Amino acid sequence: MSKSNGTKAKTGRRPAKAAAAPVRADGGPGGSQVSLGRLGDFVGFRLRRVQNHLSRHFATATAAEGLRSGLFSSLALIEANPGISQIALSREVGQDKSVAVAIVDDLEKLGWAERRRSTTDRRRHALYVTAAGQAKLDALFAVVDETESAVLHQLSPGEKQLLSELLDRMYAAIAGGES
Amino acid sequence: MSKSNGTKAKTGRRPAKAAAAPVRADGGPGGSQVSLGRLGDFVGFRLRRVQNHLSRHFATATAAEGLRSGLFSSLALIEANPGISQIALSREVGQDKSVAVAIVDDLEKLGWAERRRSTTDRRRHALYVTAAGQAKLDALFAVVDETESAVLHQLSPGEKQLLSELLDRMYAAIAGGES
DNA sequence: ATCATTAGTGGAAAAAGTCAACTATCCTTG
DNA sequence: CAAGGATAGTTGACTTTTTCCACTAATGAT
Repeated sequence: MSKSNGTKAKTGRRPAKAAAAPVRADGGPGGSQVSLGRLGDFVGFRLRRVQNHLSRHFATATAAEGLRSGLFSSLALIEANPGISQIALSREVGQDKSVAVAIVDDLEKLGWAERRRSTTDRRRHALYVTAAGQAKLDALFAVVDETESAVLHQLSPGEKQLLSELLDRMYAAIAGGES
Repeated sequence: MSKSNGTKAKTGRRPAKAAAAPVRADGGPGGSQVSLGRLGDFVGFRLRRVQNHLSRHFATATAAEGLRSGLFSSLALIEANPGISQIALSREVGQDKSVAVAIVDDLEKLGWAERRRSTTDRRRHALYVTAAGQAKLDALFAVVDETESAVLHQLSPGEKQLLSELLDRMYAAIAGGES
């Protein structure tokens, strides 16, 4: 996934030809000096930047497992809500129900979760996390924790708390404002 | 694998999150009552929820235009950095350069941006926003503004400011911690 | 029993992301 | 100034994700 360049980090310096534009094309990730313009006025953009990095970091750290996106959060939600139905799960993750089915297929194949026919409603498959799934969840949560810590280390505990609270308030506006 | 559970996992099982708001997932007003469990302990999850809604809302609002993803931010970056090269643009958006080419193709087809051969370096295509592109950007930024306002309305001006600052600090940790 | 509704499933189609060539141009160095 | 390496742009093939839609099975209401 890295650059297909065999030679790297060479950063060939060219003699800075007094460019009229304030744009320097060179520079690695984060080192670019590109203006954000109006984009920088929106929190959504900042949100996206940070979240993008977090999810990418998590994906990289768990790439060896070959987990499909959404699998981790689905497993975590099953753990938090034993016996949840696949449709409720899909609603929660915000994906199509067919995606939830595929994820649960993977989860069963991995032995981390299992379907059990509901006794009261035989249409439903009640979902449960297995012991192996519990163990894996611990490991995955550890990765998330580590990923976040690297970024949240800049914030004081009070600031972390405040950040969570603000985000919750924003989300509450979303969840409550729909019909 | 690695079922060595003799050591106590200190990363798991902390039931208390002490958040100001009860950690409940969405499901709409009075809808499903799904617990988030450990997921609720992480700001990354809250970040994702909110950001997910924002981008989805923006996509819905601009669906009529049939804009490919990344087109808007690319156009905004061209506006903010007149004469930027396609490669610098791709680096900024975090995508492959071939994607940037495709986006600029669309942009030219729509008449919102144009390529001009750089006079100093004839390999490069300097990118500029057209008058029509400016107008479209205004409209698109208005959509973003409206999308955000609906969510940020819950926050006081001071809180918005603080939120941006916290996110910036987090992003600075990301950008500075590499290379 | 009939009909509308919901849970679950599979598969096709569209979109998005990834990779590898290949050309043209530039820069460096001998 | 010629040679070799590096950079900008472009194209096309390919893989992975998302999204949508049809279809079955079970439930509930009339």
